[in-house]
Amino acid sequence: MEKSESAQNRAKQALETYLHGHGLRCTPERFAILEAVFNIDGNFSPDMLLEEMTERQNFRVSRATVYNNLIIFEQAGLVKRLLLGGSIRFVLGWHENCNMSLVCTGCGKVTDIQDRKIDTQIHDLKMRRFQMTGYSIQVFGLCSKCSQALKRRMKKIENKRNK
Amino acid sequence: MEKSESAQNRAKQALETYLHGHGLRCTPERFAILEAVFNIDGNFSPDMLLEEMTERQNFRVSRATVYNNLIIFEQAGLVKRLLLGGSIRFVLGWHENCNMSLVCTGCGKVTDIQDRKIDTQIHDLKMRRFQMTGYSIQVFGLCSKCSQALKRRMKKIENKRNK
DNA sequence: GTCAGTGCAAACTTTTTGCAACTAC
DNA sequence: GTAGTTGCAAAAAGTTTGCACTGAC
Repeated sequence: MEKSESAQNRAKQALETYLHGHGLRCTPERFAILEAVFNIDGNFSPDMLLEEMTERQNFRVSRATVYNNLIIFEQAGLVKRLLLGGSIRFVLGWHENCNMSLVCTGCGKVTDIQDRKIDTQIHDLKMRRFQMTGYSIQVFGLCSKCSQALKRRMKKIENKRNK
Repeated sequence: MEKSESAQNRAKQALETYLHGHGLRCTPERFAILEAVFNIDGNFSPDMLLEEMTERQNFRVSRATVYNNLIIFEQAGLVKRLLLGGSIRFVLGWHENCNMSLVCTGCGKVTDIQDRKIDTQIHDLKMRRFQMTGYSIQVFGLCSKCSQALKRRMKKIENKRNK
């Protein structure tokens, strides 16, 4: 998903719609948290989100409010909860039609992509004794930045050895 | 994967091989923990594993040892760490060539399956700017037991209504 | 005005750490 | 004998809860 200004606006819209639709209130905290989610690059823990808000955005919220609203955002499909490197992380991701996440094991950045073929294939799986309701695919690897950084580091080591 | 006696023996073998190959020691605790993993049905938390051991198997281990060894088991590919219902759970699963897990959202049981087509498809993905190293697929749904239980429950409600 | 939402601090759960004692090799 | 391992208890990290107060509707 592109993380442009309009994507952020659309997310805001989506949140508003979700809140109204579920009898929940549009509080400034909720929109500030959403903004912080957009300002963080890659994945984050509730604590990191809190830090982003208080230190960089200068918006004070309580820890409990962050936790509460991450659950709401998750149910609204605005963020996803992932297991990354052994601990739970959240990532921005509110495209319902995205079925696959590319997870960079270097920097933790998560990009959602779509692949109709794989989606079809999974829906066509003939699973005896199992009634599917959904699925989630995570592809692990290195993004271009981290991949290049690794190459540079390797080259340096190589050069040192040859001296 | 079938959870027969022989599967357990093979897992034990695999653990032994892994430990030897990595300069780690074969302690009684390690094998007792592996046994407990087999005795638990479905997924478990470190705490549940500890309870299983101390209460049912009557084998005392420290919490720290359970945590340490779950990490080793994970690296050895004997167990998998999953995000289930918002919290981290482990499941037995040591088939390296299994690329997909069926996760029952009713009872938490996890079954690994293979699908060469999907595996090929993912490896063939043309991902610009991303160097894949691995992937993980989780298919959520209801196993036959839970599915039937749900049906029965629904029928009961239906019957009550019609009275 | 009402009640959902918030802040705060305390409680609780989960995981990690440091160190002495132990034991597999 | 020598490390790798364990148990234990304390600390740290992560999450939930209860309650009084606030503010969105």
